[in-house]
Amino acid sequence: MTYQKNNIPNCTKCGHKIAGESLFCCLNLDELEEVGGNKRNMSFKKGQTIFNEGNHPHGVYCIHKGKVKIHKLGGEGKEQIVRLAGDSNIIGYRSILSSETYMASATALENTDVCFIAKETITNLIKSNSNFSFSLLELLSDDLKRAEKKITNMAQKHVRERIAETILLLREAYGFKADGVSIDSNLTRKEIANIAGTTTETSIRILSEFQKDGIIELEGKNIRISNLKLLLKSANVFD
Amino acid sequence: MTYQKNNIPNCTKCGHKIAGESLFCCLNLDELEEVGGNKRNMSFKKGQTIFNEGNHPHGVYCIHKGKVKIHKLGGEGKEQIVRLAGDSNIIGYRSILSSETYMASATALENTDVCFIAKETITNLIKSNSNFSFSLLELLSDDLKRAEKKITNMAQKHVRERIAETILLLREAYGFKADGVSIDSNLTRKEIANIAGTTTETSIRILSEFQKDGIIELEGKNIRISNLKLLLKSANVFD
DNA sequence: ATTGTTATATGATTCTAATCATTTTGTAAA
DNA sequence: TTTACAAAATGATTAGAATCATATAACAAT
Repeated sequence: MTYQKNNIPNCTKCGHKIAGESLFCCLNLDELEEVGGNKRNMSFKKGQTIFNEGNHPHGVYCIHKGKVKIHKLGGEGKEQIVRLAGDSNIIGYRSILSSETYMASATALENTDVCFIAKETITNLIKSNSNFSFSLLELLSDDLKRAEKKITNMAQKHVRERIAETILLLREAYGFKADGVSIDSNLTRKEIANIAGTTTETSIRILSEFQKDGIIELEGKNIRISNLKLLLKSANVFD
Repeated sequence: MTYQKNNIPNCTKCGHKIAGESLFCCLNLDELEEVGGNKRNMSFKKGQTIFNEGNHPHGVYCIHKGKVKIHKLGGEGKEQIVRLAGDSNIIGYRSILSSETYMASATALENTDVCFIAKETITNLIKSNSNFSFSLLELLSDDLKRAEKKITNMAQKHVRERIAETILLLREAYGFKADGVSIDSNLTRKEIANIAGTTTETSIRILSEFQKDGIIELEGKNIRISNLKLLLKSANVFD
């Protein structure tokens, strides 16, 4: 049994349309009821930790509204941001699939509302609904593809190219603000560096360079793309 | 229904004990029969391509005996090795789960025997056996964990540490030869560089350094670990 | 408003690793 | 065995980015 696009059932507890989110789009009404009845609403203020590297996972988090960074600690205690998540993304699923502690932390980049869905609910869905399994497999597959692409970039590209790619990643993950050109994120230069794999100073310098070159415009944490073609060229991406 | 450890059924077509391989360990006899009946044996000589980045996938490959590198092309045409696979590993599953072309190529590092299992067989198993889905999810999850760890290392570690890590990776992936200290792989210095994300010259130099420092012994492509403790220290790994 | 703290900016210097150049060794083919 | 080609080794030079050092701006807390 399925549902009409214009009649997506609301979650019984909070009213968020979880069915609209990619991972849950294949559930039938009973299953939606089950998920909806068991989820828990949570809110995190900017800077708060949603889950922590090394801790034991008890479920997944669906981001209803907000922005989250997934980050790991490197050898010298330096942060590496490995993924960015936003509205309707699901985080924390990797760790519940292998029976391990979180391999990364999740921190809210702005005030963020999430729904917590217990591990058992997810494993029950995998057992009962193979379409759900397919969705999860696709999600992981896509993450892995991106990760292996990033490994290649980290290994072969210069910092300038990686910073350009980071701007493109931000655009892809969070899109634009109302003006249609400002990227809808407010990361610090340090966080941009921690995505691109460089130092804060270098990220500051290269962002200024991009501004001088007419590629972007900076205003505090706001980044406007003024010449996408040049930005793509700077990132050295063709695909 | 399950089977006894000492009575793993052989594949009907080739006699390889596919049931002994992690991914297929949860299948019942009927399913094993189904998989066994539909798989195809293939052999690849050293240097031959098993599948190619950009091509359409039609199934997965189980490595019965041999060694395979999974590699991507970077911007300037430079190879980046993203994974290593050996006996009883399965390759090519990522691309059939998202409906995409291969994002990497697979090349035999030595003469390699594989079983090809068609996409339909895999998707049928996902549909019918949730334990199989769990196995696949675990596999992907583990790959993703490693990939994100590698991103962090590429971003934060020096080449010397990355080369040390590469030696440890080879040990993990392929183990030791009969002598118990020589790593059972015969990668070129260039391939080692393409795993570690550096140039051939640098990988040569650093391997020599390690030898001078009494960490490893080199003899052609053979690498013996003479001081594991120092090697671990050079890699700067604690976990 | 004042203070403390974090983020941004920029210059100077150092260092790691890439690049370039050449030689030697090893290996496969004729 | 000779020839050819790829792999390994090593030195010299350059370039990219990290590190170190301050200065200023933005922001939060009291």
